[in-house]
Order: sequence, then C-alpha cells, then structure tokens
Amino acid sequence: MSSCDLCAIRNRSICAALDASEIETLNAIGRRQQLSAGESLIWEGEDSVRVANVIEGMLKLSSGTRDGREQIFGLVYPSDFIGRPFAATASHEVTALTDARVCVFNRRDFDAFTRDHPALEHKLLEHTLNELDRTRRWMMLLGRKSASEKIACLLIEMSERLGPRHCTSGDEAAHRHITLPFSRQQVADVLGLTVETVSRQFTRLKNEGTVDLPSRREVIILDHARLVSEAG
Amino acid sequence: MSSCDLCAIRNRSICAALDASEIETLNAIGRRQQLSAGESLIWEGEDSVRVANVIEGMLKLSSGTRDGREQIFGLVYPSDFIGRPFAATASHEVTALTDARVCVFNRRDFDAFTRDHPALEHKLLEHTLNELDRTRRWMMLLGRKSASEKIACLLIEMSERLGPRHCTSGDEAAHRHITLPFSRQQVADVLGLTVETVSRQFTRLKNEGTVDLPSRREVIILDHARLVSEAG
DNA sequence: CGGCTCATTGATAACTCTCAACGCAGGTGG
DNA sequence: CCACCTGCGTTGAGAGTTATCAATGAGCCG
Repeated sequence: MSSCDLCAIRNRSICAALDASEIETLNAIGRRQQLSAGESLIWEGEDSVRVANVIEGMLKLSSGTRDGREQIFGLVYPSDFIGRPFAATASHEVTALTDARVCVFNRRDFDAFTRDHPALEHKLLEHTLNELDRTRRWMMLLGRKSASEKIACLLIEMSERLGPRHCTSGDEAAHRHITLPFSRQQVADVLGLTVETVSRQFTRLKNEGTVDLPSRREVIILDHARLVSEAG
Repeated sequence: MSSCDLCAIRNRSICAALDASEIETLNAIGRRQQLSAGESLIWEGEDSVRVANVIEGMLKLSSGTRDGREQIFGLVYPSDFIGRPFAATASHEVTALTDARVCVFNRRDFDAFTRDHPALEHKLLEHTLNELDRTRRWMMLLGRKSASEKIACLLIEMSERLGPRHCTSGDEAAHRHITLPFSRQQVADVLGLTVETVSRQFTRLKNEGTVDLPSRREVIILDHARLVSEAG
C-alpha cells in the first residue's frame, strides 16, 4: 500500500486525478520533506528543479527588489501545488511560514509523468486557473484599496481559509478565531504596506471593538459584519 | 482549406499544438469576431460562456469595486488566450482597448474539445503558467513601487511587447516609439494610480528629457537607460 | 465656431511612510 | 529566580507622496 493512501490531501490535491496504480508510480518519483518555519524550498531565479504538493502547513510565494523591499504574491495552503513545471527557472521564492510537510518531485520527472497523464495535467490546469483568478483579485487589493480595507480583506480571507481546517465541529467559532501564520512584517509584505501602518490598523480595529488580539499572532473577529463593510 | 491556415497567430497561439485535421475540427466550433475599441467580450460575474484567441489588437482584463474604482489586471496581446475554461462564471471583464479581431468559442464546446486533445490542454497550461508568472511580477509593481517606478516599468514593458510587432525591419527605433493603446485614466487603472499622478509623471519625464510625447497616445523613449534605472 | 472629452496644472488635504523611541515577551545566563 | 538581552511590536512626530478638488487647456467633431 502506497503511503499516498494515508495522505491527508489525497482527495483535494492534483493527485485526486489519478487512480491507485498511477498514484503508485507518482509516489515512486516523489518523496516527503519536512520544512521548518522560515526554511525555503525554492529560490527566486534558480533553476526550476523542484515542484511539490503541500500536505501540511502554510508557505508564502515572494520576491524582492535589490533595495530590500519584498512583496508576497500568495499564500499556499495544504493541497496547493508549488513550483514551476515546464520552465527552466523559478520566478519566485517559496518559503515555509509554519513548519510544513510537502511531497516533492524532481521537476523533470514530474513534467514527464504529467505528459503521460492528461488527467493530472487537467487537474493542474484547473488548479492554475483558480490560482490566476485568486491572484488577480489580490491585484485589486494592492492597486486600489486603502490600508484599512486591505487589513479587513486579509482577515476575512484568512478566516475563510483557515477556519474550516481548525474546526472539526464545523461551528462558527473557528471562523472567528484566526492564528496568523506570519509576523507583522509579513502581513505588511502581503498587503503592500509598512509594519507600522499594519500595527496601527490592528490597534484601531481593537479599539473599535471589531477584533480582539489575545496575542501577537491571534485575532478574534468580534464584529464580522463591520469587517466586511470595511473591506470595501 | 481552413481559414486558420492564414491566421496570423497560427503558430504562436495555443492552436500551435494541433495538426491540420484537429485545427479543422476546432475551426468548426469557433468563429471570428470583430471588436471595436471599448467593446466588451466578457463581463465580470456573468456565466462563462465564451473563450477566445486574440488574433489582432489589444484588450484589457479588469474588475471594479462598487464605488467605481477600477483595476486593470492584465493586458492581452495577439496570440493570447482569454476567457475562463472549466468554470461556471467569469471573474473579470474583458474589453477591447483597440479595434480587435478574436476567434471565439463557446466555452462548453471548447472545454469538451480540450479534454479530447491533451496537446492543446498542455499548451493552455503552459500559457496559463506564464500568465501567472507575469501577473505575480505585476503585483510587485502594485504593492511596492512608487508612481515614478510604476510609469517607468510600464513604458519598458510596452516597448518590449509592442516594439517587435511594429517593427518589420528589426531595428531599434520601433522599440523606442510606443503607441499607447490607452487613455491616461487606463494607464492609471493599470498602475493603481490616479489620472493626475500619471499625467504629472509623464510631464516630468518629458521635462527631464527622458521621453518625448508627440501626441496623447505616443511616447518616444529618448533615454532608455535612465528609464531602466528609474524602474527600480 | 461651440461643445465635447480628455489631459494638464495648481492648491490643498489625506494618507502612508520614515525615523526614532519605547514596551513587551521569551529565552539565556548568572 | 531574576536580570538582561534580543527580536518583534507598538506608538509618536514629522515628512513625503499621492489623492482630491477645482480650474484651465488642448484636441476633435459636429
């Protein structure tokens, strides 16, 4: 029995396109890898040698300018796919925000496997199209929204994507209690702001009673409606 | 003989993945359509009924907020693919910036055709992955660059993508003479700025001698190096 | 020649950034 | 156990950039 059968994301990742024997073959060319928070799997501009499925944890896609400014392009959740198939170089860095487990493939092996399995390629295409849609929505936020709108949008997005995972019972509470996987600086890098502005927005939301901040990384949404109306 | 044989983008679009008889079949489910500048082909939130290849002209992908702010997500050039296959709704608007010719397919017909032609699907995947890379690079610009850097980046990008097309002889001049396919407001919507800021940046570049502006829509790059250094 | 849209320019305000200081928490070593 | 150190977060003051509002100017078409 392949270890894939026990994989938590077996049915949500691109692997869902494959039957048992295909999974077996793919499993043979991949391997599990543990990442610690802060560790990078792929670097900007390096040869595209690895692709991977995220099993557990959260990662960021980012790129920086010479003078040290950084922008985070996207957040990667379990069952998401990372890396750049069919290209010589990786265009951005992939770094673990939390401890994470990924299922890594040599990029060339994966490319070859994919070409022989149109169903996998189709899943990958659907996945990529969804990612493109999400990325474009984020551009709206970066280009046209104010600091307060940006923060509100991020909190709403996080509560939607993180909630269901933390929440085994399916109740509302989990959606309202977010454990941020990043520092204030990283929030700033996601939203295109500075640390100070992010910090000020958080304290404002707290003072207004929209959220509570029990610790640095925790946010409890007290007034979801208000947050939505602030998101613009 | 299929009209596709004469198609200017036959070898650059996703159709390049198909042989003569496949092209014939695809051609049977598609049709040419002429668009005037300003006309939309796809609307935000509508059912995803159409997909298309761009044959000639330039289009924009955009979305707006309730209160009238608009953000342009991307510019579409000949041989690019537009529309959202494999999904029920379109996530953004597609509008012609110039008069344009496109090759349109019913989305469901196209989906079905694609599933039977893995080579086409592969091309579409490569195309989508490239688009995702480009989109992410643009996020860096929106989130982390100043107005002057944004303008410089846009002009460089335009000169690179527009130059080769205008230029039959392959000389340098074409790269330096850009005919913008959009108004100042649209430049602002691409860069996440206001019209006034865009206008001021243009006049500054002109006064500094970095560019010349013979007419509203024309830009001649006089000092390319300076532009590059300003792009950050 | 109006009348229109689009672009430019100016004055001012608002927002966010920058720089600097301080505070809090967690970890380490005495 | 406490003092200290260090990294991260918060807060404040001020500057800078960009947005906003308002007016003028340029090009285009009837």
